[in-house]
Amino acid sequence: MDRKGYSIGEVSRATSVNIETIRYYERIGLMPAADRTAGGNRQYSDEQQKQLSFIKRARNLGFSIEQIRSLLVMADENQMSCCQVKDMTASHLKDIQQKIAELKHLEDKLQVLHQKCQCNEGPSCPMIEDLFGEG
Amino acid sequence: MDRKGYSIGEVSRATSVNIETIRYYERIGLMPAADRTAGGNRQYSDEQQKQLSFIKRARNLGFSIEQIRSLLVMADENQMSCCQVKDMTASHLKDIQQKIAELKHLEDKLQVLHQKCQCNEGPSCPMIEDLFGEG
DNA sequence: CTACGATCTGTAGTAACTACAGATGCAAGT
DNA sequence: ACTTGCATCTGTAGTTACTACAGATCGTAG
Repeated sequence: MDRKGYSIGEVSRATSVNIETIRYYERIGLMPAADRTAGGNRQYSDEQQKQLSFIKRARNLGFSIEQIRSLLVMADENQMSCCQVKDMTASHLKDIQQKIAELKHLEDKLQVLHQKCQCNEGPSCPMIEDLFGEG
Repeated sequence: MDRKGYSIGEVSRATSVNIETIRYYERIGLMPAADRTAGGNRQYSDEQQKQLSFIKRARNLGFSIEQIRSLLVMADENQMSCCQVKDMTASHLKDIQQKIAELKHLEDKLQVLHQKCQCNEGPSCPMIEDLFGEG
């Protein structure tokens, strides 16, 4: 391992991050500017591929780009600030739990409306009426 | 009621839809173009305020703009196509249920990571290590 | 040396708004 | 009539996290 460098296509396949997305991450500074071949194509090291994997995994956990930016800084500090990481995880967890609660509430309401809807019975629709009604 | 017309500020307060959002809805054709005063200010009828309420409620149920566009067409047809409405609700419900499932999965993973993180114990962080690790 | 796929840059589009800037409208007070 | 001052106006750009081009090069196998 640690052969010269990987092309963007190789890291893309290895990390399952879309090529356009990799370039996007570079543009917004989430990934460092890649080295270039004589002709101008990007070249990546193992190190950089690891960072991209990190980003991918964090995204899969639902962290935002800005949160990941912070995580990368924390990971880079000599003393990894585990406390901060834990705090951020807790806060993110809370967001997700709230989102779940909201969606469940929504699910309930929709289920009620859906069950009221009796297909093929007269011209009126309880769903539409409900949405148009006052109150 | 049915006085001449309401200003955009009035309907905004009445429906809890932001003024800029109302103009946005007009721009994208979700709301019909409003009448104007001599000076060019928008004027709304009760009818239009009702439509905006409808939109607001549907948005609160998580329907997309495009879905609401369809709902409005359905509501406007002489024969309200209750079947179609029901179908759309069902499909939307399925989306939401899937979203909930995904978020729950995510919640589990985050909770595990969060519990592993022992604040104030050595320089390493299991969260970061987990994200950087291979596999 | 030629083909052909891989990459390149730069820009625009997506969803559903929000946030200005800079110019008017409108209604109340003097 | 005139001024003050909030409400609205238009038009454009920013938000989030990408994706989708177009049109031009790079790199490599034959």
